[in-house]
Amino acid sequence: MSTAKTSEPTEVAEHTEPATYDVHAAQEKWRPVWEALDPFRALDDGSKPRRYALTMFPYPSGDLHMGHGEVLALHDVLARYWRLRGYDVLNPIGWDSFGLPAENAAIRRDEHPAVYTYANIEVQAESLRRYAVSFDWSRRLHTSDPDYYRWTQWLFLRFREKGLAYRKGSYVNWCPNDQTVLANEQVVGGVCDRCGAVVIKRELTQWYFRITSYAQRLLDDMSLLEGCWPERVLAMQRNWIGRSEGAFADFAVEDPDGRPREPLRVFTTRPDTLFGATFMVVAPESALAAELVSDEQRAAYEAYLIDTQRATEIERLATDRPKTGVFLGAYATNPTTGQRVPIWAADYVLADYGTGAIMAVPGQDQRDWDFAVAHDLPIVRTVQPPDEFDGEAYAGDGVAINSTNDEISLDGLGVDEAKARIAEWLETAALGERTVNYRLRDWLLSRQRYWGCPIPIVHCTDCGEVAVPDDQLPVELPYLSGTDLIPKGTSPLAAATDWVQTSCPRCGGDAQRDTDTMDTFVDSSWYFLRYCSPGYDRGPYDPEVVNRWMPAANYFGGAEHAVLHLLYFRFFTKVLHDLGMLDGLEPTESLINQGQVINLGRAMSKSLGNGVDLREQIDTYGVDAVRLTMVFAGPPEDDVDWADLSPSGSLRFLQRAWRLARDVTAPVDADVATGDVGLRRVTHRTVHEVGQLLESRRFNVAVARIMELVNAARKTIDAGPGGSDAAVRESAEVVAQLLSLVAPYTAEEMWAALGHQPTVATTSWPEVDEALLVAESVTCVVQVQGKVRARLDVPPDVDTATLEQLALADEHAQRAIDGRPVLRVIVRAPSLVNVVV
RNA sequence: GCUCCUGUAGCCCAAUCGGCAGAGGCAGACGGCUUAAACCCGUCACAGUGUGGGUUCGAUUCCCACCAGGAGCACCA
Repeated sequence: MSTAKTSEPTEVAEHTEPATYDVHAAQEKWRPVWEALDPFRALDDGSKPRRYALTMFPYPSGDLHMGHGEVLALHDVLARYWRLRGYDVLNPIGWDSFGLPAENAAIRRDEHPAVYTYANIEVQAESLRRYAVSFDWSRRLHTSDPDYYRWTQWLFLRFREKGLAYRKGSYVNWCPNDQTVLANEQVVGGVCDRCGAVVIKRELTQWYFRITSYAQRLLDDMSLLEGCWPERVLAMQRNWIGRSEGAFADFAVEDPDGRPREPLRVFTTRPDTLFGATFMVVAPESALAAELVSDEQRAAYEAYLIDTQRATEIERLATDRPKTGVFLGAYATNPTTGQRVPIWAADYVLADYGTGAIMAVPGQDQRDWDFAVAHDLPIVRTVQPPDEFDGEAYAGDGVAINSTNDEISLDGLGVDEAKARIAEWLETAALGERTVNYRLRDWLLSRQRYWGCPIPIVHCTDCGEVAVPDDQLPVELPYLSGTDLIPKGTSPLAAATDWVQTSCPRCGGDAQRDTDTMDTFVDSSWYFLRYCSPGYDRGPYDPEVVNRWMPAANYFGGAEHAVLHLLYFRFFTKVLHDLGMLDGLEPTESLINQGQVINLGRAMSKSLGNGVDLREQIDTYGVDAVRLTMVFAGPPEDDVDWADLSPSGSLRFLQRAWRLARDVTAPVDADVATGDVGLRRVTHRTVHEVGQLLESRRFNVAVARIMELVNAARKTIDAGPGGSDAAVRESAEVVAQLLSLVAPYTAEEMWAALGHQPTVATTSWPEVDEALLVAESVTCVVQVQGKVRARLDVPPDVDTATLEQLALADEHAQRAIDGRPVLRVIVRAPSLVNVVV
C-alpha cells in the first residue's frame, strides 16, 4: 500500500490526460446519475432537523433569463449548504402559471392559454434541471392545475365565511389596455404595473379581501422580522400600510333647504387645529358630495365631477397643479367656533381615505392654504409660527393661538398637548373620538380576465350570493380560446353561457356563476404551504406536515414584490393562523432580495439592444461557470453588471480546481496527519471561514476563500511533494465539497477523480480540526504614535506584559520613540502594540 | 420635496469588535512553456478609502455637514 503512494502516476498523467475537462460532457454525464440517485428529495421522516429553502416560483413566460440565473444560483448555494450541514432540506419548485401574458399570447396565436403556459413550463423545467438546482421535483405544482386552484377556491370560501372576502361597489383602478381592474398595489405612479397604460377610475362592484383589518398586525409583527428581512422592505411595507393617529370630528350640517341632517364626520391628524377649520372639502365622487349639493350648485358640481373622472390618475397625482373645486351650496358648523363654514367638493380629497371628507385648516396645511387662496376662503392661524417663519401654512410645532371658546382653551399649549386636550373635549362632548387610520386599502382581488382561478360563487335571483359547496370544487374554467378571450370590458367567462347558467346550490333555482377570476397574487399567497404536502386532498395542505416545515428558513426573491406578494403572503399567513390552520405568524424567517442583473450600466432591454441570454451564456461557458459568476459577482442584494464580470475567468478557475483533483496521487486512505501542515492549516481555516461566511449569506466572499485554497494547494504541489502529499488530497476533497454548492458538475468530476462514489452533494460538511485553526505564530504590529514602526513574530498566546516588553525592546520602535518619555502603551495581544509618547 | 441605501486600485469587490488598507477576481505589464500562438504557470505594478470637520492612542469602520450615484414614497388630511 505504501509503495503505491510514490511517483509513478504523475508522469502518466502528463501525457495521457487532457489539461482541462469537457464541461458540456460533464453536464450530460452527471444529470442522469443524479436523477437516478434522487439525492434532493426531502425525507420528512424526522431523521434530521428540517429546513425549508424557499425561492419565489417563476412565471412561465418563455425560457429562464439572467435574473433567474442569479437568484437560483444563490438560493441553491444555501439549500446545498444546509444539506451538507446535515439538514433535511425542503427545496421545492412550482409555477405561478395563471396570468395575463398567457392569455394575450393565446389571443395572438388563436389557441388556449394552457398551450402556451404548459409548453413554457416544460422549457423552464428542462432549463432548471440543466442548471442543476437541487430541487425536490416530486413536489412540483402549477397554480393553474385544477388540483391546485380547487384549494385556492376553498380558501376563498373560508375567508368569505370570516367576513374577509366581500363584494362592494366603488371607484376602482381600471386598466384600459388589459381591460381589467387592478389592485392599488398594482398601480405605480398612475400607470398599470404590468403594461404601463394610464389607469383610469371606474365605478364597479368588485371582490375584496379585507386586508385592512390586519393592518395593525401586519405592522406589529414586523418586530418578528426585524434584522431578518431587509430593512428596505420593512420600511416600504410600513409606508404602504401608512398608519396615522388622529381623531374623528363631527361637523353639524344643514341641508341646502336649511333642515339639519346627519353630521359630517372627518378624519384629522391635527385635531388641535380644529379652531382653524374655515371650510370643508369632500371628495367629488363620494356619495356625500351628491347628497349635499344644492339645486343652484348642482349643474356646476356635475360638470366638475365629469372633469374629475376624465382626469387620469397621473394628472391627479401631479403635486403642483392648481387646486380646483366647486362650492356645493351647503354649510357645516365648526364645533369649536360655532361658525358656519362652506362645504366644497375638490379632487385633492380622496374618496377612499378616511371618511372621504376633510376639515380644511389653511393656516396649518399647505394644500388647504393653496385651496383657500385659489377660492378666496378665510385663513386663520391657530399655531404661532416662529418669528423667522416666512412660509405660508405652518405645519411645525408651536403654541396654539386663536383657540378658545366658552368650554375649552388650547391657547398656549404645544401641539401634542393641544391634541390630547381637544381629543378629550371631543369625546366628552360626543363630537368625535380618537382613532387610527391606515393608508392601506382593501385588496381588490377580482379580475375581468379568463386565465385565472374562477371565483366559486353563484348569483341566485332568490338567494343572492351563494357559495359553491366545498364538495363541488373546483369550479373549473370553461374551455375558451383564441378570439373568445379578446377583452370586452367584461369577463370573457360571461360569454360561456352554458357555464354561467347553473342552478342555485341552496334553492335549486336558476342562477349564474360569478364570471370574474382571481388576481394571480391570490394563487401565490399560499403555494409555499401546498409544497409541504403536495398530494393532500382533504384540504389545501396537511396542517401537521406544514407545521413541521414552516416557517421557511429563507426566502429568495426580487424586491419588486415588497408591497405586493410579500404583503399578501404575510396577510394569508395571519388569516390561516387565525383559522387554526397554521401555528406561525410569519411565513419566512429570513428574506433576501437579490439585486438585478444589468448589462453595460442599464437594465437589459430589447430597445437598448443590451440583452444577455442565459442559455447562450450556458452554452458558451457551461452551467457551473455561469452559476459561479453569479455567486461571485458581489453581495447578493447588489445589482450585478454582467459587463463587469468574467464567466471565462470563472471557467478558468473551475478548470484549475479540477486539475487539482487530477494531480492528486495520494491514495484515498492516505494518512492525512503526515501531510504538509501549512496546507492543512489553510484547508481547515477555509472550511471554518466558508461556514461562517455562508451562515451570514456572504456568498461572494466564501467563493474567494475557496479560490485561495485552490491557490495554496497548487503552490504546495509545485513547491515539493507534488500530488503525493496527503494534505493535497485533503485540500482537493475539501475543494470538491465546498465547490459542490456553487459548481455541482465540476465538483462531481473532482469527487470521481479523487476516487469517490457519487454524489458529493450528499457528503457531510468537512470536520474542522480546531488545533489547525491556531496559527503557529502571528505578526504583531508595533506602532509609535499610531504609525507602524516594527513587526514581531510572536506566539498566538503571548501575554500582554511580555508583548509590551518585546515591543519596547525593538530597535525600530526605540528609534521611533527617540528617547522621548513613554506616556502610554496600548497592547492588544497578540496583534498590536501602540506606544504613545 | 421627503425617506432610505451606497461611495475603497483602471473595473468588480474584501478588510466580522475602531487596530498592518488588499483576501479573491477582471483587465494590464513582464517572464516561463511553445516552432509560433492560444491554453497553462509564475512575477509585478496600481488606491490611502467621495469632500470637509469631530471623537480617539489609533477611523474605511463611530458622529456631524456637504457632494455624487441608486432606490422608494409623493395631495393619505
